[in-house]
Amino acid sequence: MFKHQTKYFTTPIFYVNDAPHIGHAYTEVAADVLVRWHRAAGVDTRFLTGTDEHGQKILRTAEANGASPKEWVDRLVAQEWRPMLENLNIANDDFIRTTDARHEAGVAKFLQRLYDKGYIYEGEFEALYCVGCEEFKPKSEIVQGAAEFTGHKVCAIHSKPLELLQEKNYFFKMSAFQDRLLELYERRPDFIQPASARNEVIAFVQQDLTDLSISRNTFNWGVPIPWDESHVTYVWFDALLNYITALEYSTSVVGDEPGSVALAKYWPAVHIVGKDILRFHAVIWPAMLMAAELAEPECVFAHGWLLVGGEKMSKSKLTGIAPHEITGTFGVDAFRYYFMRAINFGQDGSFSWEDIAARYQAELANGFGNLVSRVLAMNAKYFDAKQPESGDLTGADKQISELAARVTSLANEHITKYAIHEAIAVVWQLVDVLNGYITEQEPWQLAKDEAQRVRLATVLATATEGLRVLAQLLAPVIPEAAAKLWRSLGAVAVLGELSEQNIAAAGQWHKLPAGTPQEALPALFPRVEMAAGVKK
RNA sequence: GGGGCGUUAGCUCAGCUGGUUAGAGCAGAGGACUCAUAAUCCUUUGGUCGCGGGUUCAAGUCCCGCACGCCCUACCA
Repeated sequence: MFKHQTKYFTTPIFYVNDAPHIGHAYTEVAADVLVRWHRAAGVDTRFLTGTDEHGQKILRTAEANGASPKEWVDRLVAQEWRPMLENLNIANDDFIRTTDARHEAGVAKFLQRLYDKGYIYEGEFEALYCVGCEEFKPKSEIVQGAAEFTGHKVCAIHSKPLELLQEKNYFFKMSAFQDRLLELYERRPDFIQPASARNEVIAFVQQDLTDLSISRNTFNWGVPIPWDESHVTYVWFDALLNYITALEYSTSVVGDEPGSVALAKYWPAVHIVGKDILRFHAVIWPAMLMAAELAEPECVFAHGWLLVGGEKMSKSKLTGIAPHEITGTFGVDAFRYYFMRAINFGQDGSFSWEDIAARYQAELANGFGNLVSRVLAMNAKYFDAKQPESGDLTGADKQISELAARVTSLANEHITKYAIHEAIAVVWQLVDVLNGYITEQEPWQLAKDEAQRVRLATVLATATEGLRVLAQLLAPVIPEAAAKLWRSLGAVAVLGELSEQNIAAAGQWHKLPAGTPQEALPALFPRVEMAAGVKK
């Protein structure tokens, strides 16, 4: 089921100048769910995220705020980005900053290597440059300015005047890798996922690649080019390298150089990215790795956009939403659950306050939360808050245990294909069926007849085992609620910490010994007054 | 201009290599029950599968064209 011994997941590093919004949070949560699941399946899994801190745009905003660039990025990392990860319960192993010494050393080493191999050359470059985009603009994105910018050429995205830059630049010979890239896409159909993303990339690469300008010399906030310190590295070229510099690339084994084993152990990675930056990850990055004779990524998975009112969420249209707006109302687990469940991972998905409110109530509060409440309440009422001792299983009971096993197997299978939404949907079958099972078995009726004592115990033992399975299977998605449930079931004492459980074996039955004391548990997903959220 | 993706019940979406009366969840309607977060369970209303052709014994599911939406890319200028 999980074939790899090790797994390395990454998300893009955040451009610190941006304000965190639910798009960033979505990427992190998705990667985090995959990571937690793989870890729980016994795979040695590494999870990296971090921040992208170089470039002219950051330099300028720092200056505008009267700070040095380093002071500025330090502040944003500490006040915006790390808190976002903490708030979302992201369990990353590492947090790399492109201003880290280990990163800058790795970038320098990588550049020197490509230079020595002849993949970098000096050239002249003259083009219109947009500071906002951090890039030279293709003609398609250059438009005539309006209003105060009439007569100027402006960027189609930022509507601000472009600057004509003439530079001596260093170029990366990306064009040399066109055939090898196409061969890679052909040989490994899963390299770019989903298939729609793969199609786009192939079409793009078939149209001929141009070499990439990878240095700037008009400002100095960046990683110096090792052989020409009057230049700094282009921010994207710098940023992509974080995926290996975090694995101690600067001291690792490449060719015949001795060093760290982190790279050898974890590389190549599964890159989870938004589809807007797919090309950087599926074209430029593999070409860079080929040039350096490093393995290409295991996979580049492009997820979709969050649509608000049918349009891509954006700050400029005031549809940008900060994660804490949602977590503040519904909680972190609900945030994680909602985006993972409601959106097909890999496709665009609609977000609305009405939708999250409806799903919170129907699925988390009434479905799962209430299931937990009713089972624990009956255990407390009829069995003194202890795990009941199961008698012989009837057909109905066996259906539950069999479903638990089947659901465990299917969910794990879906995760290996990164189909997070499918995995959750499958697990949720157990939630729904358990609610039906309890209603049909009517334990409250059994309780009225002393002769049915064993049957009552069997029903509640079965339902409680079901909760135990759910705690394990849902732990990657809703870690806080799952941990509370695990503790409440008394499972910590008899089975150990939830994080130590093997998720691939969650479906095994009769794990909770009879008599295990349980603890009362307040509602996991209490009803939320929607008014405030819906009006928003 | 070239290309990609999408268009299925009020809403959000499933429908793999074409094959029984097109599905789910939510919302709506009716009923049952009381362990539980006025929760749960059962039943049920609801669709010309964007439009028009074609292939086939048979098409939501393949082919062609068109419309609309989003995206990538190019160019005229």
